[in-house]
Amino acid sequence: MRFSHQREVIKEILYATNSHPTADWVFSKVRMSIPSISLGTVYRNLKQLDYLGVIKTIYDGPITRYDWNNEPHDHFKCKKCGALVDVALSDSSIKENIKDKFNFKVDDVEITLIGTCNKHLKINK
Amino acid sequence: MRFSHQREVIKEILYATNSHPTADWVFSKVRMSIPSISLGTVYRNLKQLDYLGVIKTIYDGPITRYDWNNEPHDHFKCKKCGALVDVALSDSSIKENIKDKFNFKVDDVEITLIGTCNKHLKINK
DNA sequence: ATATTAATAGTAATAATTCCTATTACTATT
DNA sequence: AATAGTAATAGGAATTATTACTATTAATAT
Repeated sequence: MRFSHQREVIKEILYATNSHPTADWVFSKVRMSIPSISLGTVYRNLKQLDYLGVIKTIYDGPITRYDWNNEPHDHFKCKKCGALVDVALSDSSIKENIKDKFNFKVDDVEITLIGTCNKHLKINK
Repeated sequence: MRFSHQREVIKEILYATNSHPTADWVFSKVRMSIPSISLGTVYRNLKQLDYLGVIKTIYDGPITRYDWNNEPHDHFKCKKCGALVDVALSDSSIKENIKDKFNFKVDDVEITLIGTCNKHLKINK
């Protein structure tokens, strides 16, 4: 795969946010520095970056998002505001336990916590 | 909400399969008994059945599927054939453990196992 | 039985994503 | 440095999934 300025910019934009943006959001951002870029190029490169393991595609219900954080981690989804936040299950043995419970060959365990984020709580812990 | 023959048939079709069908699959099935039904009716009723808690909408990557099994359970996704299979994490304390680990108010823990299903193994356990 | 009005069929509209093709621009080789 | 080969892009058309709109149909209360 040869060098592409567009792909570099898309990658930089993703790595500069924790907000798990959609393709459209990335598109509007890249346009600021490359006004001529097309949405197809954004989609194509996001797919390639995912294929390269540089980013990770995440499916937030029916919404497709992109995450620079390609380390194994999980997500917390807020029912109220829709925010999707990275979380780390400190005890990774949880996943190993789950893996062992099945006859299937389990490579990965994806966990999403659903709830309400601190923003909506009157009193924080 | 008043009675609708269409909704009843949609419900029966869902309850007769374990395959987590898409709206389109349901549409093609209902057509066999109600040829005049429209796709919009299928979508509307699937949404209502979900709202009533009679079925559950599940997001399998970018694909929206419907599941009659509204009991808490999780899924196994096969990388090879794309099959999505219901699984029960027998030890429900796993989820409680996870809930306790976070400051957020966690209502639910969704777990998806990713791997290869038995169909593709030369020798089964 | 009839009136009321929610639900439907059929179609148009929207949104997200992929596909297609002529043009552009990397890169290896002179 | 110029050129040839070809991968990547821009722009737009096409596709797919889903929702919205509206005239008609049918469930239910009276």
